[in-house]
Amino acid sequence: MSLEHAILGFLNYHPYSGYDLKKIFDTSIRHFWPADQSQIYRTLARLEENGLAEMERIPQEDRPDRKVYHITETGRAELLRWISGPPPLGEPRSAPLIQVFFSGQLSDEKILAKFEGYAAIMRAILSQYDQVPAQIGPFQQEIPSPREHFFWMLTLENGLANLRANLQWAESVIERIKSGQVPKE
Amino acid sequence: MSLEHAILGFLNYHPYSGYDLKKIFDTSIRHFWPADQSQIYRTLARLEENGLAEMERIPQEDRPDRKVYHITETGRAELLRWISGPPPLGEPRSAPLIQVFFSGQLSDEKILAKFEGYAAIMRAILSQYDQVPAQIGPFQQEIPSPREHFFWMLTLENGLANLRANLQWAESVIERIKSGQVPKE
DNA sequence: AATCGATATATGATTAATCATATATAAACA
DNA sequence: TGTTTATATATGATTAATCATATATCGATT
Repeated sequence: MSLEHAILGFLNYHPYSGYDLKKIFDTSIRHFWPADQSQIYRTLARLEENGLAEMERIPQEDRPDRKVYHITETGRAELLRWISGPPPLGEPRSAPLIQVFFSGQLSDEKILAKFEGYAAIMRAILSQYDQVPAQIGPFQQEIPSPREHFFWMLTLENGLANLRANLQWAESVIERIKSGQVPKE
Repeated sequence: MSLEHAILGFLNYHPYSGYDLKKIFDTSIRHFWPADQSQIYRTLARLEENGLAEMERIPQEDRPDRKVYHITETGRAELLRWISGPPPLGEPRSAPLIQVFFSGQLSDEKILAKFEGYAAIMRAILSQYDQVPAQIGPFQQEIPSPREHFFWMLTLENGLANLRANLQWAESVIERIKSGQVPKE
């Protein structure tokens, strides 16, 4: 359901094709909701079936017609209903924490390497975040009013806050490993 | 794949039935990897098919036989291989952030209510975390050696760190809304 | 000359996870 | 007396998401 509403959110700004939407996703909300190309197309078809969007076929020569989707009044109402509603919390899932849970099986050196690798990944992702705002460029005219831009930045802030929390956690674990605070048995 | 390895991790401590494992999941790693009962049973069957676990049928009267699963040498090797390997990072997914991204559509009052609701949920979950260590009771003899307990606590710490980061983020947004820092258009 | 990337949509196959429901009995509880 | 809880496993149906692949053409690069 989340992808449906994310697409409705963008169609509420402007009519787009599936191809457009894939690029928009990759340059805006990818950091908290990546979307597969095939899933976008299928979801657009479902939105049309359910009367939340309408398709306009734009003929082209030498390549497939563009199918541009417009949000309907029903779609706009559904979008607002959903945004106003309670936060759609999903179950938390972190496969790396499964590794951590069972890491007692490993030697202290391997555990240290594991957490240093984890910290390195967090730092690498953190450094990518700096570049994200620059990527919005291509869509600057269509999407972000100052108000919209504010909320977009809040999602980046949230991602950064979580990354920093994870990095600090990993660093504190590294310190404890180095100072011999991991029980031997 | 993650569930397979989590189950292998527990079977490596001790042989268990699917019924046992469901209770163990719910009192230990539920906060970062919840598992459905039916999925546990199907995954156990697959572990056996693949030679990573062996099933021992324990007859009972008046109720279904227990099917207790023992990890095999292959299973133990696979578990160690996986734990030693790179962190299995998944794509981040946060449906609440989709709401945030499109919240510019709402009035400032509704936005304030939304973030206050979000902060309230974070606080409620935080208070639940205090009780988690008490729930391990029933399995104290079988699972946690001091070393294992240390890593189990690390997963709790990580969950807490992320919750606090999210709560602080929500609180900082609330302050900005109250002090009129949200652009009007 | 051949490959690659951009434009554009589409479908088949598979996986992981969820939800609902089924069977069967005993003990405890209201 | 009837309901719930605990014990124990199992399957069918569905959803969301991923992966692979197909079609078709142009322009740019190697």
